[in-house]
Amino acid sequence: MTDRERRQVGRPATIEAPRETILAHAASLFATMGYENTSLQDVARAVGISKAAVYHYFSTKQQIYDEIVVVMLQQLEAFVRERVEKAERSEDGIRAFMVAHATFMEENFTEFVTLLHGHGGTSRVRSPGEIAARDSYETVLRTMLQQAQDRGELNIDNVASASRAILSMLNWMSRWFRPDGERRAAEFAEDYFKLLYMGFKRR
Amino acid sequence: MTDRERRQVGRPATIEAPRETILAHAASLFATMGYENTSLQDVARAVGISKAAVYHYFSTKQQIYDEIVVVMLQQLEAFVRERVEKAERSEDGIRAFMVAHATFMEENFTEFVTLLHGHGGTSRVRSPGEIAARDSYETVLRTMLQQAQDRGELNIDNVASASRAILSMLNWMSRWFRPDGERRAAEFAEDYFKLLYMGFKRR
DNA sequence: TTTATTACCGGCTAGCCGGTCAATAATTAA
DNA sequence: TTAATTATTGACCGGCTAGCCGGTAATAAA
Repeated sequence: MTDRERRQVGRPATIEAPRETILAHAASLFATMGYENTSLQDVARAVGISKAAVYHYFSTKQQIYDEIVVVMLQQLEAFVRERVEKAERSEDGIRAFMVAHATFMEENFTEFVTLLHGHGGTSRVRSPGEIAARDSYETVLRTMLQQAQDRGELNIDNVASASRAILSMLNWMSRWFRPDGERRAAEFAEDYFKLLYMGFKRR
Repeated sequence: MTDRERRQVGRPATIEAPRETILAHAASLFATMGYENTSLQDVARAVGISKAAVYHYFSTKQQIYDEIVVVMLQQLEAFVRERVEKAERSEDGIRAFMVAHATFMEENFTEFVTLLHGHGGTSRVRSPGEIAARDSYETVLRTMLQQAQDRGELNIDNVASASRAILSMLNWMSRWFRPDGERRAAEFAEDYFKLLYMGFKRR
């Protein structure tokens, strides 16, 4: 083994799509260990590069987190919008929203958990980009519910409350759902929809 | 100023109910900053004692967290059980459960947030006591729903799903609810109940 | 061929954190 | 009065972390 091989410095371990690779590994670690319990050393080790290399692509740890969140929110909205627009009846639109949200969550599980439960505590500062992306996404559901009510197609007298209820059920899924379990996330979403659509009341 | 006054060591700042005081301040900090971003120095400063004094009453940081969680879960169950048992009709029981849960959350907000969102990440080790307390609490709701269905008083064909749905909505409240806002948590819980009871479907 | 740029590395540092400990003061028991 | 117990402190330690820096190798541009 030559000295050059042993003390390799410079450009030995170039990986392709470094930013995306780093983000994916970071999301996985953030999701399981939590943001605060994940060091950039951990991230670097998972990717197979040095910590300094991580800093070559990102300037702070927070920036890595923010990028995961915003990218996920934007992809989520695009994914859901596409499926919602195909629906004709109001109830199909709502069902499509719930199923699409759950499906996306399952397909991007670690990033999604990072998005919702990455940090502990409530005082996290949300970046402007994150706030905008969140609002934009929630508006998709809210306008759908409002239209259904305005057209008299569904019985939704409290749109804000219904919207919150739907998102709450879906968001909390990321707390107990396990991708390696028997049932798909979409199935649980279907159950939730049926529940909300039919109601408890006996007829 | 004598030397004795300046370098006071020993027993100068005794507080009453030290354990409870420490737990309350710790819960408040855990809830806002997150468990990992709260140092025991922070806790000690909030209480007005030294960090070493905290270690006189608790042996690890984790122990403080665990105690907050278990105590809250037990008090929650007692609080909710008392109110649920008064209900006669099945739907009143469910409504009582939801309203009581929300009310308890509001009255013990910081501890509750700590319970649900204190840690980041999913790999937190739940203590045996916490698991038992959680199971016990969820059983209250599940048996209530099962009875309503068995007696044919309500239309709940998927008890597991309905139980998850209810707890999801209530648990997620601790993410967006603010105790200093206009509406009480119980009002939101009432809205949710109405939604689940009536359903979206037009009649 | 020289120069500039990009991709990476090892090593460092200032600072914080959980936890320990010996010392001291107040309180209680003997 | 004395001894034991309990409450509390400041000082300290080992370990870890985010971020920085000086340097090096490969590539691209001039």
